[in-house]
Amino acid sequence: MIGLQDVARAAGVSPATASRALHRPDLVALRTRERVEQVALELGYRPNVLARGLRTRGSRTIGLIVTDILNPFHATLAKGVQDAAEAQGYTVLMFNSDEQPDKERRALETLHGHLPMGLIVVPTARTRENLSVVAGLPTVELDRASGLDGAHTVMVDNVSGAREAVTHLLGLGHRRVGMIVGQQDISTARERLQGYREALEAAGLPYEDGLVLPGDHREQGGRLAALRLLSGRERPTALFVGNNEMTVGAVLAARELGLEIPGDLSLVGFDDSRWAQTMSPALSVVSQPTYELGQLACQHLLSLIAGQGLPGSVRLSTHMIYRQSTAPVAMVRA
Amino acid sequence: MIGLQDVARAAGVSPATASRALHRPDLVALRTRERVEQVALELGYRPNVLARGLRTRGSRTIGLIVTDILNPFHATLAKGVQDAAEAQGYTVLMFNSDEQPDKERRALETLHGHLPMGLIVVPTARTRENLSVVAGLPTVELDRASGLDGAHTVMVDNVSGAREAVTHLLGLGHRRVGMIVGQQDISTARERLQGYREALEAAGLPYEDGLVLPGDHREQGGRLAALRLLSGRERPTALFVGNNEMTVGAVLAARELGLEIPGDLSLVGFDDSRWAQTMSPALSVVSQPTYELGQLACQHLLSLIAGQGLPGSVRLSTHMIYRQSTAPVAMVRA
DNA sequence: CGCGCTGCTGCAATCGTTTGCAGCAAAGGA
DNA sequence: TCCTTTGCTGCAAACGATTGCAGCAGCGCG
Repeated sequence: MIGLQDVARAAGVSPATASRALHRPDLVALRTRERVEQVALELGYRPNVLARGLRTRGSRTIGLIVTDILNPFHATLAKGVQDAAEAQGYTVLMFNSDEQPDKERRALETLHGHLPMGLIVVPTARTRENLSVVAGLPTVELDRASGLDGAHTVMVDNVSGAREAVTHLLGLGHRRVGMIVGQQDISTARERLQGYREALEAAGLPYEDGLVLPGDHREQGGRLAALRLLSGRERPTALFVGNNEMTVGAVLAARELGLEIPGDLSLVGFDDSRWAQTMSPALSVVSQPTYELGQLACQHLLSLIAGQGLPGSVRLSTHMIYRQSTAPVAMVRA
Repeated sequence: MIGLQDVARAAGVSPATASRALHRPDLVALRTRERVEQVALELGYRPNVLARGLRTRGSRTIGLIVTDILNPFHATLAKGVQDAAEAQGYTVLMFNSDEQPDKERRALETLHGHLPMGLIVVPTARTRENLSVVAGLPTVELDRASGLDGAHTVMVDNVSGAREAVTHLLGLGHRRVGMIVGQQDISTARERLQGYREALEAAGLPYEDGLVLPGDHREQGGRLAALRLLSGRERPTALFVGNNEMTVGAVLAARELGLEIPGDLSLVGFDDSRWAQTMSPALSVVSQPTYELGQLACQHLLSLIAGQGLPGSVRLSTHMIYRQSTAPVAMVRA
């Protein structure tokens, strides 16, 4: 490892001057500075982030905790965050909570030891408590809100996204519209349910408990919920599913039951994806500006770190993509 | 931040003893050790990784560079690596090269400053040169080989995987079997092409240049190559595609040209995925033990770090999954 | 010529841990 | 009783960078 010492010696200056030459250019004579820069380049000097971080208590590192990197939605968030961070010379330490609060806590503890300058987290059900591990650290919550007040959040307008999807289904004449909803301790799940209710209400339809079944955010949960919902006596003619993984499960369930989409069942999912586009019929979805969400969260965090007061929360809007998985209800019974 | 100093003071010992109490238990009296541990727990002491890393030149951190985190294959590799690393108390610093050699180089430079103890890399075309940035660092190459000799690699048996796929197509009576192949400066692409040739040869068929078109590993490249290949006068009746993203492109191209799968065209892809399962007809693929690949690479690296000499390279085998995208050739012209 | 100022540089302390070395007390052996 | 060994602990020096402070030229001005 070639250190600042070596550069200094080779340039015939003290380490102090070498250090200043490299990142406080105004404090050092032009000639000296050029010599140091030259030597540093030749020797391939790379500052030791550990030493620097130790001294300055700032490592140009930020933490990122997502709940499931295997979910393309989260992978895309992560890419957005990483690209934005790299553009500003920050390194990101990424962790997976797998939706488990204690994995999240362990990640926070590990992260804490790395003295990061900030944190971006997709909250789990216990994030509010867990965040005490890194108390005082600039933090941005991504995609969901932990409920901590004063928190900075970057999210999507889930209520109106869901409302739009359900309104679309109602507009096609469907009267029995089911929903598979995520766990209610997650803010997105609550908000999407809220959008569902608002759409019903606007159409003057009553909210029926039996039409709304909870899933666990994963494929299996979606499949089981859909099986139950669709094999009842009076099954819904349309279904709105509250997240991407559960939507896969719902599609699988429909196939198992021999239901044609959209002939026997209209389906809308939340969040677009590769498979939603390639399956047939292609799936209508509420799509999210996922990559931008990640980017924005990172930019938000970085300006927070820089000490600039920013608005506490950002909402991006979704937009419906109409494909072939929905059809007028009239055709169903025909 | 609560440091070792604080723990030491609260326990009435020197920092030196506190340090030893926590991770060299044999060197300190039982009573002292218990007291220190107790206090450390109460105060919520977390060692400062930066300081420790600085002192010991070992940060319990490893680097991971994948070429595209948005590709579920790589996301799965990453998860495998992370889980294995976490199980042994290591933190992983992840980077994206986006298949670009200079992004890879920058990642390596950044990584180098963090004094990692090892590196897992999915090589690009220039990895052999780039690795000089971290010369001397224990390194495992994942999924592909950079060509560096003496390198440790964890890969899949691409040749036999491809051979099996093509043999399957030939067994269905296809005589004009096309292939969309990756860039030849990537080892997996070369090996899969090799498997294709071996299968043809075993069947006594000649290798035709015109049936093999290169793609760029991404959806667009696959689509363009497939369009060209499938709109020729004597189009192939079966197609083997050398990676997952390009396979999406091939499916899209077939749809654009109005070709039915498997009626007009039999299709086999390399690497399984969510959309391959849900599209219809479901896609036959050569599937890889992706997660295990990542895990293994990490375990391999960790034992390398621990100084245990291990065999230089590991090959896991693939297996074919037969779904509905292939059919006997007889039916095509019928 | 002397004084103060400006512009540049170096000294040395510091960040939080780890670790070689030495000190010291208790225990054991002669 | 005295010496050696053993077992535990603390002192202080690292690791590599940053930075407050002070020193030292050279310059302009009176």
